[in-house]
Amino acid sequence: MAPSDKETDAIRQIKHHPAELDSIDRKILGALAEDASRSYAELSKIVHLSAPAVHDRVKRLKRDGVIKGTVAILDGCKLGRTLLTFLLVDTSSYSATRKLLAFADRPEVEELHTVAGDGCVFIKVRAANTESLEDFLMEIQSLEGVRSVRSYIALSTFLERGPSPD
Amino acid sequence: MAPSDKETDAIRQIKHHPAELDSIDRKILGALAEDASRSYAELSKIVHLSAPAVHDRVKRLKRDGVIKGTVAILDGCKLGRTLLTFLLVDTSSYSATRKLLAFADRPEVEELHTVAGDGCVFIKVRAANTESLEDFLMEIQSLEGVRSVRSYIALSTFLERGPSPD
DNA sequence: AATATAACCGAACCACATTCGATTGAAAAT
DNA sequence: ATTTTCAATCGAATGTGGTTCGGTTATATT
Repeated sequence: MAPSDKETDAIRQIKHHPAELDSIDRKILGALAEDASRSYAELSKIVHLSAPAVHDRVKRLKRDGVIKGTVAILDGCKLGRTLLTFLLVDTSSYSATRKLLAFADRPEVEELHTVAGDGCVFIKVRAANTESLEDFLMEIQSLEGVRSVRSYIALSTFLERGPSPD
Repeated sequence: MAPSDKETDAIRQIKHHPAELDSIDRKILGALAEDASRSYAELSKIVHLSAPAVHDRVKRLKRDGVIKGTVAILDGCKLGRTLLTFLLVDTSSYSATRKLLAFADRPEVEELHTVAGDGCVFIKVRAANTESLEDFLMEIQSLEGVRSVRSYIALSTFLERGPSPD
């Protein structure tokens, strides 16, 4: 094996394992991100390929982690969660931030990120009603090291989805 | 049919059609919200019911709209979207708000809500990089009637999911 | 030119979703 | 109290669709 082959192999590893997505892959991803219950027969019509070919591609996309999984989307209101709110929590210490991260296992919390900017932690909360939101807010505000909490209550939702391949 | 029967029928319509969720329903919903690819056999073990019984319940939950659908979750980074940002846009007119709602069909926009509080429109954006975010921001800031845009760039994401039945 | 590899196809297979008929239990009507 | 009705469940049978397989083509490499 010539020395240059080592380089080609390395490139192949990088080029092959991490997903290089062509337009067909993106079409499949878009279709499944919209509705994961579509059959391979249906997908095969969209991309003009056979069902096994689509199957191979989906398998590869899952193996490479481009498709992280499939989930059922539930109706928050029908579950009794009528109030969507975004919280921007300004913390003064790292220990306070850490305490906030523990709120990730609350059922009403849907997203939790640390952010740059004047707020430190960003939380998406879907509470049952204003009362339970108030309870939640009180709990956060009473934490040691929490400077301020700004709440943005959602009035209407026009779009809510995951990452798109387009 | 006695006059009182009309009332019972009305009550039945309300009690039966809109979902009244028992603990088994919630377990099923939780399992599917986490991983919608679970088989009915698997679900039947979780809730100690037969597969057809679980099937009936899932069918009912879909019919009632508690389960809105199933979607594939994609990896934003592997799609080339590395920068998650939350925007709070303060508008001075309704026409400006309407113009912002049109951004719902941009591929990098994942959520779009109107909110109460000082900001008017809330946008979750997953852009390829800082450059494309800047382009996006410029476009919004240059809209007639947009007073200010506050950006919160996500550093780390600790939780990101949909409504939970718990 | 020869070889290896990846992507694709049609056909066969098999697992799982779905349907069916029967049974139970609980509530409503007589 | 007895009968009727209805919803929920089950085991067994069915059928669609996911999955595997062997063979073919096209491309890239030696």
